[in-house]
Amino acid sequence: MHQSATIKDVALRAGCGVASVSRVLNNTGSASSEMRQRVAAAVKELDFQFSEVGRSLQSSTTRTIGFVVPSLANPVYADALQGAQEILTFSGYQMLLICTNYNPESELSAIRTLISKQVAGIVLTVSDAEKSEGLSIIRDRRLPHCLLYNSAPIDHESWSVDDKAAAERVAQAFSENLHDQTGFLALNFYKSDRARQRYEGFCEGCKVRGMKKPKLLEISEDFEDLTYKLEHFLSEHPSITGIFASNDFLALATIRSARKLALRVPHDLSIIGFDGIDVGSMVEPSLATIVTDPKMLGAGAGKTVLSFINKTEVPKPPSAHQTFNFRAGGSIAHLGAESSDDGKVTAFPSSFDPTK
Amino acid sequence: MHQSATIKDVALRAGCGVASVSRVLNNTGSASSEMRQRVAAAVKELDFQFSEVGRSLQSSTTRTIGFVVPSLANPVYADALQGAQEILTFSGYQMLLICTNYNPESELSAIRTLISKQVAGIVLTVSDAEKSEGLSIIRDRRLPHCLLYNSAPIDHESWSVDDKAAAERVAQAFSENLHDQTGFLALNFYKSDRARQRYEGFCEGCKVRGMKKPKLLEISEDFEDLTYKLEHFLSEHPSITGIFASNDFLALATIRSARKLALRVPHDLSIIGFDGIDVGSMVEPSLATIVTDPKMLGAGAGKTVLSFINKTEVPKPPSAHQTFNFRAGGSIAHLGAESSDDGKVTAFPSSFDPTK
DNA sequence: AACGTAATTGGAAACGTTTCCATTTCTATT
DNA sequence: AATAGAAATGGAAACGTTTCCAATTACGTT
Repeated sequence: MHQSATIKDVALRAGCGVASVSRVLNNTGSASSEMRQRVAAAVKELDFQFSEVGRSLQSSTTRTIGFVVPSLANPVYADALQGAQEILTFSGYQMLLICTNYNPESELSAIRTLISKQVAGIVLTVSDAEKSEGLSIIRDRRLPHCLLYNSAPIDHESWSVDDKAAAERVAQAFSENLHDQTGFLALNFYKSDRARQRYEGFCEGCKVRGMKKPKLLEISEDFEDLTYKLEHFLSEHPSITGIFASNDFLALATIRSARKLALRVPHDLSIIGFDGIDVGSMVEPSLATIVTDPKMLGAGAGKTVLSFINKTEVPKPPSAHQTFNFRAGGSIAHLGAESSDDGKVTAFPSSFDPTK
Repeated sequence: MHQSATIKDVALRAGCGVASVSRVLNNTGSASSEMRQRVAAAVKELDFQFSEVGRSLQSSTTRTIGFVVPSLANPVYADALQGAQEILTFSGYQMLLICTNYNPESELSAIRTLISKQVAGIVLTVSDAEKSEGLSIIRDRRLPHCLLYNSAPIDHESWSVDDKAAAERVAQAFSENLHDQTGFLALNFYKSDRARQRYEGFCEGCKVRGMKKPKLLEISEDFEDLTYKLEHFLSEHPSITGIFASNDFLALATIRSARKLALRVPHDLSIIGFDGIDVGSMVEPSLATIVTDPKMLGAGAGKTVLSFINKTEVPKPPSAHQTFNFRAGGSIAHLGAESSDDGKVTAFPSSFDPTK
């Protein structure tokens, strides 16, 4: 076995025209049962399979959905893709995946590539949905598409966490535990409208509750310098009692850094994360965080694109407050009267797991 | 802007034949500078882009590499894909991704799909590389390919962790800490030759060192029943002092379950994981584990396929013992004379992080 | 000015499909 | 037995490219 047989080979073998082969194999048009048999036999003998390329050229569509996400190393996107993939597979579509590696400039070329490959639809996460040039191209071409983890500009569908609302919820949690001065920790703050939205929502939530404006701590690519930066940050703002990290990995890394600085979590410093990765509830103290459902979002975005393609009813994304949940955990302390004692009392016993 | 312009439209606009457009745009053959200008202008006006489908039909190849992996929810594969993706992007290739969701039956159809889409090469993880029908099809068609996380049958390239050697290293670690009776914990044991190889290597390593044969504890899909099963397992085999979990998530979940059963880790039960995910070194106690480098493996497999395609030198995969490292951690206890004291002494201080 | 050579150009075939349309072959009715 | 209508069939065009090849044009020599 070597080169692929084509429909011509099958026709030759079955002693008929290519049109008949096509009709038989696609079950379109009529064919005598004798013809069906001959074709089936030829297909089997030649191990024939249609070339999707030929089909695509003719039908000017592919059974492929393009995906543009920042990275696979971030489990949020990986999980979202997993959710989408399950939907696609079920509908007989494949996934053409391009990662931008958090480089906004490569978004446009990724989208152009997908278009030139004639994908049937696109699911994408961009760095700035309002200004994205790629997104306007998609819109102008009327390509079925859906945003993922971007709040939707007008005329676009999107499945996303409501970052602002979620961040406000974090502010509420800090407020309920009597924190006043907090910090916001982000990686690549300027590269992602998500981080900005979270900061915005957090600030607003703090303001509404009469807390001080959170201080911003931004770190670069690696976690390397976190301990160092955290130390400076805390000595510069000694009144900070809690930190909202823009994702759970950062939060866990912060806990580790705090430990290195001989700070007790949550007694000396409370931490709240974002995303709700599983390990957050396996560690000690368990991580207070915003729990999201990346798989659901990815699946939703996938379904949305498929429904555009099939012209079926477009699924409704969850409303803002259905996109996340606050999960309490041992990493946040209640700063009550007992805050001056030895730290034995925390708002949530460390074994408390509200998800069970 | 609506439908895509074709090369014919460009030719019309530039007042020349399609052949000239093709030549100019591909920089193949000759063309007057005046012609180049006209074509360039037409391309700009029409926002023309080649249809990769048309090109593929003509050239009978695509700039696409197919990937078949069990799941994106497992960060080992997600990270490997991330590594591969970086290589592909650099070489101007795209990634067509199919997940089997740990269902061996879907491997074959995934491979057939990729072939019918005319991918230029395939990177794949199968459930049983020796028996895989899909893999033989790929071989018979002489499709550039490389296995990932499978040990290579003859005639195949592969980038993989040496599971047996790594598992033996785990046995060594238990042995050095004077453990005698251990358990091996796996998820979906029967579905993956990787889990089986790890068990095999572990058993062998224990045998060589005069330890008892490890007891096998297999759990199903979810972690749900882990605590329950662990309790039964330990009461059935009360002499077990350590557990080798076949991945880090399982290991962390085991630590959590142990905690629920009021067992102290590592004092009452030592745990060693596999994979070396980052959070393992962020938690308390830090997780002793086999550290692997999924990104490197994915990148290697990607490079291998590309080198087959480009007929360049095929990169050498790392030798068995370069595919992993043992990382010490607080989750394993030394069962010396002091093992009967209050547990304050552990082999590795919990803040010890050998990777720094 | 005439010629030979090289550079430039466009027509057409080919890649593997689907589908329109015309032709041929049935089947049933008169 | 003739005929109408339905069913079955194959040829050919079209989808968007690349590339071979032949034809045209330009250029440098004599």
